[in-house]
Amino acid sequence: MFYCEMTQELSKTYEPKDVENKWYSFWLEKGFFHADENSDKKPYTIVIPPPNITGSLHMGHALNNTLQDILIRWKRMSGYNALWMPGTDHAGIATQNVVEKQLSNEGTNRHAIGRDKFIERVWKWREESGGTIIRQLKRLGSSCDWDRERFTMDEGLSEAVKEVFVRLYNEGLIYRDNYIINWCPRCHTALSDLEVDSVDTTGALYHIRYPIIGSKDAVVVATTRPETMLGDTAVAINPDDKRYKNVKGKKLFLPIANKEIPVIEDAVVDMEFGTGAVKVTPAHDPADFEMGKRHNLSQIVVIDDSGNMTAEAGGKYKGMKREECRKEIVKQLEEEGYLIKKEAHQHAVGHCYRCRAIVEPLVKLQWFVKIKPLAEEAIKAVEDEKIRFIPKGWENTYFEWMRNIKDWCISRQIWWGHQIPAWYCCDCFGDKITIFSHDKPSGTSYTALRKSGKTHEEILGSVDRCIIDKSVEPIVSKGKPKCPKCNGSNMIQEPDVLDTWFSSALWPFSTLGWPQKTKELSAFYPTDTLVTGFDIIFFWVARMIMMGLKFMNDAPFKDVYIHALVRDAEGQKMSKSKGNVIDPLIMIDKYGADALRFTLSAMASPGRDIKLSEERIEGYRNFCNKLWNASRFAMMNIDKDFKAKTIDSQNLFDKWILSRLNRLTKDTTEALKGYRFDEAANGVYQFIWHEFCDWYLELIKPVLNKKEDADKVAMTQTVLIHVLESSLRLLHPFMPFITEEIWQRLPRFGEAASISSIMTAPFPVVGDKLIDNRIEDEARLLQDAISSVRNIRGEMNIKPSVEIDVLFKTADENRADFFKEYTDYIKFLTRAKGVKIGTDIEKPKMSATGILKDMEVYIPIEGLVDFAEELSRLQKEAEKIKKEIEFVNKKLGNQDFVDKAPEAVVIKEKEMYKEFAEKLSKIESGIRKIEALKT
RNA sequence: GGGCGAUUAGCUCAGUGGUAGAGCACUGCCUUCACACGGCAGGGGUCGUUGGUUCAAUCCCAACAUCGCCUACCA
Repeated sequence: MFYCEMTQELSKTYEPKDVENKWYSFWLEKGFFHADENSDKKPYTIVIPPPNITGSLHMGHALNNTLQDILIRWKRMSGYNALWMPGTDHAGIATQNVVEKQLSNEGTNRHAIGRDKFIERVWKWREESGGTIIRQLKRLGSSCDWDRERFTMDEGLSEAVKEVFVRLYNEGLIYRDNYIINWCPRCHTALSDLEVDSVDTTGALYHIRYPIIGSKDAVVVATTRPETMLGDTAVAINPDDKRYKNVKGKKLFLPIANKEIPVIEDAVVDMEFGTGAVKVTPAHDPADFEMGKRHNLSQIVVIDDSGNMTAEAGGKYKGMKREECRKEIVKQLEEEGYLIKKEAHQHAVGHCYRCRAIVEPLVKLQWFVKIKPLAEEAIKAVEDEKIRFIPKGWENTYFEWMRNIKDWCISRQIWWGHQIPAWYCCDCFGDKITIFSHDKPSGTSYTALRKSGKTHEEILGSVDRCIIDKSVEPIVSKGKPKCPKCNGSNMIQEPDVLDTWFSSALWPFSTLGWPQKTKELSAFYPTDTLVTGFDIIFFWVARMIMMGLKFMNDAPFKDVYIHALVRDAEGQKMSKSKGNVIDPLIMIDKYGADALRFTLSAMASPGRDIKLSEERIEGYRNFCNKLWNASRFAMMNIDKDFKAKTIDSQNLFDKWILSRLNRLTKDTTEALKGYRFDEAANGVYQFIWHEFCDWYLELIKPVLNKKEDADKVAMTQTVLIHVLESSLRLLHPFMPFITEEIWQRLPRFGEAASISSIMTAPFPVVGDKLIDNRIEDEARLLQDAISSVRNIRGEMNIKPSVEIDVLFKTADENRADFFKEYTDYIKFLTRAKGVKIGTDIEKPKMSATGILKDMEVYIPIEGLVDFAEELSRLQKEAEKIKKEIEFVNKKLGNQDFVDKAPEAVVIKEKEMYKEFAEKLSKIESGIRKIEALKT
């Protein structure tokens, strides 16, 4: 065999850089990531939360994808047909903004180049830059089925979008209406409620006098947005508000605008807030919009699409920015004596989640999904536990939102995205279709343009934006239809595109080929687990559930694992502007992907954010190195012609490590089943470092060095390799690279001989018979004895180079015989020159004493240390024991405890008392002996 | 305003109705033939505060405090 020669080449430290690319390419070449839709194996599917093509890998992605990869690799090794479906999201607004910025740098803009050219530019950008995050996911080791990679703007996925839109429309679940929506005056598009970030802001509450017509009195309204008063059409009071009893039915004078508005009564008005009187601006406030509808108020639009004041706002203010207008209005109110006061006021201000501009509520004709019927099913699916949230607490968040859900505004006034498959007949409704072209931004009706001699195609070619009146009937169809009225084909397609989340809502089935009836779909849908952050439960998870239930008649996944947010070491959200970002790619370069992955999984305890620090990653890099060196040791100690034996070792420590390994296998599997990535990772870490390395490797050194018993050596080597190899397989989902690197160098026997990669090797299965409590207890006795000797050495500063004698006095012969068997081990691990064991051991006059259960340890210290040191050590020990005795005594002295506590607990306490008491008396006798010697 | 979560060793976090655990950091000793990205040993906590339930509370309950997050038509 050749691996022993290779061993010589193993460097003393693990170098991830050399290893990671090599194995990732190997896995790809072998097609190990690919899931076969024709496989008979049980499927296990995860769809990736598609990252934005504009994005680059941050720690959140790193965590999210590490966890998915752990699940997928674990399931794949466990014999499942594991599919991890990857892809990216076209991120409408974000991507459009990126490309628009590019154009702006080139001194042009999308309106100048036109819609078609612009879309071409976006695709071009996508070809060049959209793959960044995918490459980065590969660096992390993600074992996605890249052959199946999808993009939300793919042809197939676009087909799914159209299909869904048409079907929802035909069922009346999509409609087009005028409604007050969130408008971003910078992106120039509508946003859904979710796409608005509320930011707590200290603003001002202005108290303004609105004089009562025919009276000297006035009603004082309180508002944070005085500039909207130009669009006021009423003042509302609560019908129960006694303060305003006398103004009911009166008219008020609206300052500046110089007109009369009515007082209306509406129960929604909060008497406690402000003055209890609210100015009502139906065109610019969601609450006022609703009120306006209830009271038949007109909508006066005073703010335009760019956030500037309109002509309706009045001559002086026309064209002014809304912020500037506010200042001017306040100034004028002050001058004219209408401003009563201005007070500081905390309130939430909506910002565009893509560009941070302050959102303006505007009334616009938009497309909506009637969401209640879909939400009801989605709520039921979680209530009926068809879908499980982990941790369970998130179900409440989900229910809360779903039960108060409002219709979803799905139309966006941008160009990059799925254009809504709705059409309008230009021949029937040409006069109600207003075309805005780049060179004629004021807008002309379609009919007028035709009359001016332009052809239909010429008009469509010049459209920059258009307004289609609400009265124009849309024809919703996947392809361009003919007009059912006039049979004409001069159609104009709805210019708006769909919310990006509309297409990502279909991701679990659209990526598998829906609406085609594909093999993939029947093989892999419904998927098993969705792994994501809580920040997109509403955006994405809830909507996937609704769409999955609606179109597949089945929930899109069974488990939703919600992981934490990754923050910096101070608990701050990582952001570029704060400069506290820990870049996962830099960490991978520095410490290796395995170290980063392991850090994230070990810290992924449920329900708590991860405060990441670089030291932590360094620590797990050290773990990689530890594993590396343990493996080097193993390989150095294997014969060139090593042949594995059948494992039936009679050696205590072999049996011990096998028992521990199997316990670990059981615990790790349980932890993974429960999505306890932290417990799984920590368990493997603990085992490899503190049991396998600290104890087992040390314990077998005396065996391996004693070459005479070849059978024994071969058995130990077999166990050694077996345990190492199994540990590697347990660890592989967490640390794919280093485990493969080591695994490939190990001699393989049995079934493993024919397997070409650890990632296709079976995940260890627990052998319950090998878990042996008695063996573990026996090993523990020896370990405790060895630790006790080492403790004395350490405490008394006996240097490792000084060889000592160790004496064990046991309570009975059995124990003595048992210990005698392991003299060599004890010698080696305590660096002793002689070990004596027996029931009749006399304590040497000048010796240090260690007290164990049913056993005492003596180390002659004559000439090594002075008595004072040993005396103070024993006294310290005695103090400790006394405290414990006091504690137990208090309990046992309590009659209620003895009467009411379970018997087993009482017995345990009594035994403890006995043990402590014995220990104390031994220590005290030791103290007396030393004191006697001193005098 | 409503909801949720957190508060445990210097730091970051596990955890359990029956005398508190890990990693890092810290202290001492050690260049012992896998590993100084290491070994051995050690120090360190009235488990946020106050009540209650219980034989027993860090854990269950209630209030409070501090911090964080989500959500909302307080204009």
